Amino acid sequence: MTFEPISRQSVSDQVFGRLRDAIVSGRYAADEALPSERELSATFEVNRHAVREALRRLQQLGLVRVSQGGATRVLDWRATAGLDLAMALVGAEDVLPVATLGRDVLEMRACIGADAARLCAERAAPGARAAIAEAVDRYAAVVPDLARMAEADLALWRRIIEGSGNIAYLLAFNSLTAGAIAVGHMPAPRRTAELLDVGAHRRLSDQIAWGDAAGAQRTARALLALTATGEAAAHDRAATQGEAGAHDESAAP
Amino acid sequence: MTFEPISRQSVSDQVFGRLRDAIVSGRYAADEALPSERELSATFEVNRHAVREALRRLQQLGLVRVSQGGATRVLDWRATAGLDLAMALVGAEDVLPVATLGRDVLEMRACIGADAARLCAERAAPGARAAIAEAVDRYAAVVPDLARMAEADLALWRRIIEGSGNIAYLLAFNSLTAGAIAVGHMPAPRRTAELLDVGAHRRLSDQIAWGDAAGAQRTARALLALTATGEAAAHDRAATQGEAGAHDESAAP
DNA sequence: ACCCGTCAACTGGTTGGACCAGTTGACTCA
DNA sequence: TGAGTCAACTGGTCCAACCAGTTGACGGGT
Repeated sequence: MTFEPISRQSVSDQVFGRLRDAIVSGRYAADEALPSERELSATFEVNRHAVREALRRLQQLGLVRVSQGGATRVLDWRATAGLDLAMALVGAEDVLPVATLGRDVLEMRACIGADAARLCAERAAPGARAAIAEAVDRYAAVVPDLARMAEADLALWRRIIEGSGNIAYLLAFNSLTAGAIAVGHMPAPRRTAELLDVGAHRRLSDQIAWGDAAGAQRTARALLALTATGEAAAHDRAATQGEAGAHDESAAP
Repeated sequence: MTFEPISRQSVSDQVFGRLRDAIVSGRYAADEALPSERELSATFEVNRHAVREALRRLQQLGLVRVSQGGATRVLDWRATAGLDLAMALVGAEDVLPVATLGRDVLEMRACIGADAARLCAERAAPGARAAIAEAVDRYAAVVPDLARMAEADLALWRRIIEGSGNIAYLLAFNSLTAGAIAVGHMPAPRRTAELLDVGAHRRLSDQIAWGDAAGAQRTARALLALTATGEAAAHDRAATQGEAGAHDESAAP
């Protein structure tokens, strides 16, 4: 049992969190006006500057639209927010209106991972291919320890995506892993099937080294589908249960 | 010729932009300390609060790490920034250290679009399928006007991604389109091949309506590859020319 | 000579208040 | 009835002060 560092949230962090949750959970309709900064600062009993800093962050996330003179209005986050919102949703404690977020993240990981493997086999620099082989070795070296394997696996995939030379994939990967939803920090037992398949990992690395784009894509797809489709199936099983959000997948046997 | 609205940048917006560009362009090494808030406010000749608001946005983007008492340090954005950074890079005027961003965005669009089409055919609600058919009709109705076709095409893909039910795809799509790099606002002539293929669009819609997941994926992949691989080829042709950034692709014949 | 506690000089965090600059809508006058 | 006006909002900016952590140099102890 390890202790996690105590998070010291500043005032504006807390205001940010509350407003974010309120918006994402749908408490404000799209295009509805948020209370004025002065009003919010009175409500939260903080200074107006703290509120303003929080609003800036919400603006950066694509959740609100501010205009001098006019009111600050809530945006439809499904239409305007970027992938970083997934990163921010980690801290959201109340039930999200999106029960499928865990599945969705895994699907995206599978999709991007497979294409990155393809591109990597196709055009990665020799150094990048060597780095991938090394990463596989490090992964295989910790083989009994699931937690460390998960960590090494993540590092390996980062190498592969870096090798693909696609910045967009890399940034998306950051978004998905920083919001450690389901992929990293919360490894459902289902993920062990993928994690334990050392042979497939090694094959993938070899195919990339060899330049076999189609093979690497196929291997990566099969490997990632182990977790992604499992999650999708689990979601189908628990479909339309309302409370079964993306957060309590760990209860599975 | 239409006039675009004049952007009224606030002071903190400008500070944000400058710091963002400075960081992304590599003027600060990773883990290097940014000047203190007081110093920055003196340099830019603005109030410290304006600097703070800008720093908050940088923090939200994953570009800096702030800690009370300690200095604000620059992060390695390739390791910590999310996909929203692509959105923010639109405003960056100086040459980016990433010459392939346009190609990368198109590759990601192709990858996600194809998978979304698959999922959409597999599990979209009847209403969503109907909405896609309608979107194709609207697209086909403006067929000679390339600008309006591009707009309708974007709306169609949004419908498809919404139909896939994958929130992560939807958010990523927002990130990619909001940063209108190459995909939307700046349609390279190469894109016309994809845009003009009305038949493929219609076929895609039909396959989704019919529930033909594999077919929809194949059609979408082929359609999106028209632009994506063209861009990749163009990048290969202009490889290692330094100045040939993602911004001036429109000069191609 | 070396180690370690102390403390001043940083850093960011927070507050209050004042004023500027746009937007909005009600209200007035032609 | 219509257009213009203006007061009452909204967010944007600034100043000044103080609180709360971090850092590193300095000096006294061993």
